[in-house]
This record gives sequence, structure tokens and C-alpha cells, in this order.
Amino acid sequence: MQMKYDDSSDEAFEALREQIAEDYEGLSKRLKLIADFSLQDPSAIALNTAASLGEEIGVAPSALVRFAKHFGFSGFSEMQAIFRDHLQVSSTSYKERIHALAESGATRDTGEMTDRFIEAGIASLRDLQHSISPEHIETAAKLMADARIVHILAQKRTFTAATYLAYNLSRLDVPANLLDGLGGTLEQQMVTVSPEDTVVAISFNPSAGETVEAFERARDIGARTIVITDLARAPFIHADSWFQISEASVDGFRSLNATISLALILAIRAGTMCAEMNTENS
Amino acid sequence: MQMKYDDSSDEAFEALREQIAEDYEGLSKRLKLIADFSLQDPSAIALNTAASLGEEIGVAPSALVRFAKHFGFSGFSEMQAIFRDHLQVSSTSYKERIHALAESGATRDTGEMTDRFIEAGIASLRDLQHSISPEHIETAAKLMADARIVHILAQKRTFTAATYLAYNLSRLDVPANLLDGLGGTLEQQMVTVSPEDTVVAISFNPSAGETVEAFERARDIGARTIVITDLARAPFIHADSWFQISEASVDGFRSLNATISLALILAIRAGTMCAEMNTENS
DNA sequence: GTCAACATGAAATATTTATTCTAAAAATAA
DNA sequence: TTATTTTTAGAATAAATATTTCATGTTGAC
Repeated sequence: MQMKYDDSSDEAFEALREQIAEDYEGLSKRLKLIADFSLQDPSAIALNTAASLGEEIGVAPSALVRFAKHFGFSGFSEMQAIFRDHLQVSSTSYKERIHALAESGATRDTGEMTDRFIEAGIASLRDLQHSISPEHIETAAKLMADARIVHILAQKRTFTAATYLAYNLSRLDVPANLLDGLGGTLEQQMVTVSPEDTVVAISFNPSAGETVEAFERARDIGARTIVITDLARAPFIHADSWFQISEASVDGFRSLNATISLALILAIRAGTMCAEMNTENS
Repeated sequence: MQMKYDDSSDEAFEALREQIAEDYEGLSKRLKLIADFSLQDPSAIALNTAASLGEEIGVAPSALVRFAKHFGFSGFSEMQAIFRDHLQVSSTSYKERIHALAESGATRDTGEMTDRFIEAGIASLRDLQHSISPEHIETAAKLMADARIVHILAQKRTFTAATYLAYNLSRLDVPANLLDGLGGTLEQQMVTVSPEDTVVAISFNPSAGETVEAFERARDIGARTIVITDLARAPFIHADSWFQISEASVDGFRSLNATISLALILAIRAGTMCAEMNTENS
């Protein structure tokens, strides 16, 4: 059971695509060119003006207007809105999606709530898929694989993700240490950090002051730093490698799906790198 | 290796992001609002007009122009172009990733691996959606809401999910206690369990013997029991409420997405029940 | 408190962009 | 071929959008 807003905009896009394909043979020469292009590169339709699209496709701007009108829109702009919505839904902004859901107010209905959280989780994972690059992962994994010990900074909110990263790194024989500030202060735990180490900070807004301090301390010591955050800001952007992830939140509860998935992927890549290095050396 | 053109436009985007994060503290109040938004939802910047963005963020359109100028652009439009390019680039590079055409060895593997894990995570969540019933959640949530304290049994593999459940219950004023077996034995920690309590066991195959013992001990004491497991069998099927979840696994690494999502949903439902009970009683 | 410097939003203006219109070019049919 | 219809491109117009300006509000230093 998906939500209405999302469904409708994405359905509109799918319906349009189908209709373009269906009407294709009945279109004039220029309109066929536009149809080809719109099916092949819909995001270009969403992101450019009629004039520049016309130039790229090789037709006049007015041809695009005629194209839109052929499919029942009032003009190019109205059709373009469908393409834009699709792009927004499929890449990042589930924010509106969640927002619209929250407004339906049926928080009481457990089944509906379940759906909302699951949809939010899926949206987070889809966003992760689009927003992280293999190069970033390689860089971060290498920092971890090369480290004497990987320390993971955990504040309350992100403690769960930190335990997961630590657990998986350990399983893969990458030395990992959780700096949880438990049974004492982070300050005390930081003495184990050396310049040969890598410190991973997982920090969600609002950041715990302790995490920020510990992160800066790690940099002072000369350790490598990796940051996973939902809002890239000083001092975290000075990290050797950083990931910005946007987790969907429902009623103030932030999903953790993207964060733990990233943690798993990083751990595995670091683990395989480490294993490769060891076999080479022996 | 991507095309040069794509690289450069994406670099421009990355550079801008970094500069926004770096200059953040020096920005005025409105400009900070815009900075937050632009970092969190860049595709919205790409796809909307200055006026509509202004409304969503809560600033005047001219503030967006000022924001752009602060970062050296001639105006909003010029900055928006960076965001648009990024969106176009990232969607095409994603396409390339799927088709795995022109990427070098390790990077291609990493991209592929990332996709597999994310798809596995989504599959797990979809499965969760179909396999759990609102009635089960209601039952389990009620057991937790009625409890004096909710104890959560954590073995190594599921420690992460247990911390997440404990954290969210606490946030919602449901008394929660993590039985982690740290700094001693589970046996010792179990003395705090009373017949008015509820014990949640999260157990993946192969179950740690300690968890099984602790679970049976909890039943002997007379506490209510809830089990989250990937393989329902004795003694867990004797629990007052149990959930069977199947997490997708890639290369032997099991996703945790369904488990933590279920944990979140249960915590929230228990939290709202608890809150309702308290307002009714007072 | 007073002043200066800066930040802000509303409205005026400029610019870009979409849309409509029309004459001419193709395509089609006789 | 010629008459008729459809398609097209470019210019004229309309609409949307960005930008500038300026009066007013805010902040911080003295």
C-alpha cells in the first residue's frame, strides 16, 4: 500500500511513457524525434528549457509545445512537470512523500504506519544508491584497510550504526574499536588513537558536541578520518573522506537503513582489501 | 572512468558543496537556512524555481539570489545550473553502472556490490511488508507497553538491532534495558527480570546458546516474551509473540534492514500505546 | 541608548522562456 | 500536375521567472 502522492506522480509518468510509445507511429516526423528523445533521456526533458532541448533534438521549440499538446497537456511546461516529479521521486526527495503521509494523520492505523516506515526505508536505500559513488567507497575502504586500528565514534543517535560497522569489521579481521564514551569519557578512550589509525565518525544532526571534539582530537593526533553524516558541515568536511546520506524520517524517527547498509558495504570492501594485502605480503 | 565533461561538472558540484559547508558559519540566518536545505535536498534546488524554493525554505526569492552571489555566481540561475548538471550526471552514471560498461576493475566491482547490497536491503524490506501483520505488531507492542521494564536480549550477531530497539524505546519513555552480557554474564544480568517484565529476544541462526538459556530463564521467571528470529523453532515458538523475518543475504552477509525496521515500528507502536495509557490514567 | 553596518522582504524591473500565430514548405490525394 | 491538408519554423506575444532596488528591520559595537 503506497501513498497516494507518490503513486500518482509516478503513475502519471509511466502512463505518459506508455502513451508515447503507443502513439508513436501516428506522430509526424519532428514529433517522432521528440518521442525518441523523451523515452531515451527523460531527465533531460525535466532539466532543460524547450529552446535548448529543441536545439539538441533538432526541432523548433514550438515543436515541443505541439508534442505536449498532442498528449493532452496545456503546453510544454505542464508536461515537463511530470518529468520533474518523476526525477524528484526517483532520486532524492522522499521528503514530500513522507510529509504527505504524515498529513494523512492515520498514525493510529498500525498497518499504515508499517507501510510508511517501510516505504521510507526503501526510499532511503534508493537515495543511497544514487548518491554514493564507488570511488568514494574505494577511498574510504582503503583508509580503513591501511589503518592499524579503525576507531568508530558513536554518539547516542548513531550508536546502533557504529556497533554494526564495528561488528562487521571485526568479523572480517579488520581491527576495530568502538569509542562509545561508555564507562567514562570519550576523552579517556581517545588515548588509544595513534597517527597510524583511522577514525570513523557517524554523526547526525544535531551533532553531539562530544563527537565533534573527539573528531577534532583525532585530526590533531594525525589519524585519518572518515565521516558519515546527514549534513556536511565544518569540521566534518575536513575529513579525508566523507559521505553525506539522507535518511527519511517519519514523525521524527529517522530510518537507519541507508546508514547501516553503507556501513556494511564499507566494512566488506575494507575487509576484502585487507585480505588482498595480507596475501600479497605473505 | 567517466567522460571528462561529466567529471568536471560533478567536480563543480562537489566543490560547491564543500564551500557551502565551509562558509556555513559565516553566513547570515537566512543564508544558513538555504545552506542546510541545499545540502540536504540538492535535487529540489535543481528542479524548482527560486520562488517556490523560497516558500518551502521560508525565505524570500531574493535571499536565494544573494546566496548564489555569495558563492561567486552571477545569480540564482547560474548556481542552479550546477545542481541540474549534477542531477543529470548522477543519473547517467547510475545507468552506466547498471550496464557496467566503461569502468575499471575494482571500481566496477564496488559499484556492482553496492547495487547488490542495496537491492538485497530493499528486497528484505518488501518481504517484511508482506510477512508481518498489524495484529502481530499490536500484540507485541501491547506486551511491551504493559511491561514494567522491557529487557532486550542481545547476542553478538543481533547486538546492533537490540541497541536500536532499546534506544528507540527509551526515547519514547518505555523503560528499556539491554541485556548484553557485557562485563559479566547474561546470567547475572537476568536477576533484574521480574514477572511484570517483558523480554525481547532477537536471535538469528545459529543462535547463541546463551540467548536460548536466557530466554528460557525469562519464561521460568514468568516474564512475557517476544522473539524476533529468522528461523522459528523451539524454544522460541513458545514465546507470547514471535516474528519470523527473512533477511536477504549477499555473499553470506545478512542485511539487517528488515530487522531494524521492525524494531523501530515495534518501538513506536509501544511508545504510542504507553503514552495513551498514561494520559488515560491521569 | 545611538549609530553604523548589515540583513531582509516587497515591489519594480529586466530577462528568460513558453506559447501563439502565420506564412511558407512538405506531404498527400486527385 | 494541381488542389488540399498537414507540418513546420520563425516572429510576435504572453507568461513565468530571476534580478535589482530600496525602504525597513536587526544586530552589534561603542
